Amino acid sequence: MTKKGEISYLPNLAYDSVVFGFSGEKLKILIMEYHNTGLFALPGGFVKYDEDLNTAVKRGLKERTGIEDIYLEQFYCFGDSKRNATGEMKTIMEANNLPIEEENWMLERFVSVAYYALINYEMVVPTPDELSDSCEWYALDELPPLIQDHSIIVKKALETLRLNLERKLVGMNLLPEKFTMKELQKVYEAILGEELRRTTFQRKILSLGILKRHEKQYTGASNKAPYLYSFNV
Amino acid sequence: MTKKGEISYLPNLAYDSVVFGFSGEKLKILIMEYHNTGLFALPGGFVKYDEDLNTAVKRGLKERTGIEDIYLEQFYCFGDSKRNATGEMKTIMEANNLPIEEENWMLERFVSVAYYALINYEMVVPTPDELSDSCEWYALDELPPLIQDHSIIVKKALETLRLNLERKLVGMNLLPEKFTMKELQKVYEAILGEELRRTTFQRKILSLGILKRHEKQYTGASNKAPYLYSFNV
DNA sequence: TTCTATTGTCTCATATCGTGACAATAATAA
DNA sequence: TTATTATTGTCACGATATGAGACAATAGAA
Repeated sequence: MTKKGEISYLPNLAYDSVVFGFSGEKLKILIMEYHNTGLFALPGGFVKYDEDLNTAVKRGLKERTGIEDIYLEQFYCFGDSKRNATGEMKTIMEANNLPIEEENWMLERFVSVAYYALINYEMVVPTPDELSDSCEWYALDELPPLIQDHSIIVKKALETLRLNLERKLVGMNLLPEKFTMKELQKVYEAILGEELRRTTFQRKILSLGILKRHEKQYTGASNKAPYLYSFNV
Repeated sequence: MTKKGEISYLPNLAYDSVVFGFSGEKLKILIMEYHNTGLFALPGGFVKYDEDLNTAVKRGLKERTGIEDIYLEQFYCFGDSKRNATGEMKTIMEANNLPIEEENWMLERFVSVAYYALINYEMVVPTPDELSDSCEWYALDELPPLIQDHSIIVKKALETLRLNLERKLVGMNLLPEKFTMKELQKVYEAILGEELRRTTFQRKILSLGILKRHEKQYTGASNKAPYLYSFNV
């Protein structure tokens, strides 16, 4: 049992989260920047001794995003013995004037359980923690270099999201309640990283029978107005 | 850092493994039975302080099966805080005359990373560990009741295996080097839990172009002899 | 030689997917 | 009012994949 401040956490165990949001054009994720270091990392945290792992992740994500009920998928546990022995954490502690004893718990080995989250981009208020001065959206193709094995974690998160795209209701969690067919298609294209054919996509999605059609959306553009849809679940 | 005997392990972290083998008819998994308790569990173990998680699982599985290079897939990390607070471990320790202090490490909370393995049924020599008097194959539909959340782990392992069936070369790891089309079909049927159409299955598998055809297999049966195949990878 | 069970392959109807065409629209311009 | 333009909803056609049955080619036994 490891003491950190007043609370006891499970030792040597952490979680990291890849929080996906969709800006309307690009898929983005939340990245933290640590004070005075130029070091970037995924939002993560620790598990209290009497806390479920899933609960811990939800708790941490609520602090970073302000959202209570977040769609979460655990996708891998990273357990290489040297994965966080890369020196960056020492730099971060120095920059934050934290004491660096040889046995400081933050410098120990950590096994990390990785989750990805899907959230409605507009509903998020990115909030840094004590060690960081920012928590911001970055497009997947414009990520800064990340500490430790976090780039690998992001890569695996995206791979898993792609594999799950057909089996889970991904669009529902990245879009607002009502959306147009084009918006849904943009989400699929951003995740798959390839363009899709409009007619094929529309036919396929509609044939699933999971969409409910609503009123039209008049945007002021001089062309036919698209229908709005919502998920029927 | 937790001392167990002479060696130091990561505290509060374990792994459990669902080892699949194919008997020719049914899908089976390895189950351990603890001394004098009638309690059954998945093979599992702990991670040394300086050991990669994947290495630890390979090491443990080599001890249970005798096989060096095992096909492994990590599929979930089980982290509920009460998952191993079910009292069974205390019974096992009493039956083995181990001291039960209040703070015994075996009774603490454990987060467990679960793996499934695919192995050639015939090559395994199931070997119990110190706490168990057997390590044996059980058909999936004839499993004994398992301790803690191990039944849930098995269920999730099978679900994952089914999902991975099309994307990974599952058959290669459950069958001997050479096999008939019928044997391969039986593997697929055992995993999916449903019967498949012979002609459709054969056409589909052959169209993948991953099989190499060898000589015929004459078994003495009074009918056309099937070809033997091997994976082309 | 005949018979039986199994295997390899083919055919045909059906379903699904890639591709393009086209009419219906919402606002603007004439 | 009437063209114009960009976008959307839907259909049509061929190509490809899948479900389901048919049938000839065996290997051994009767």
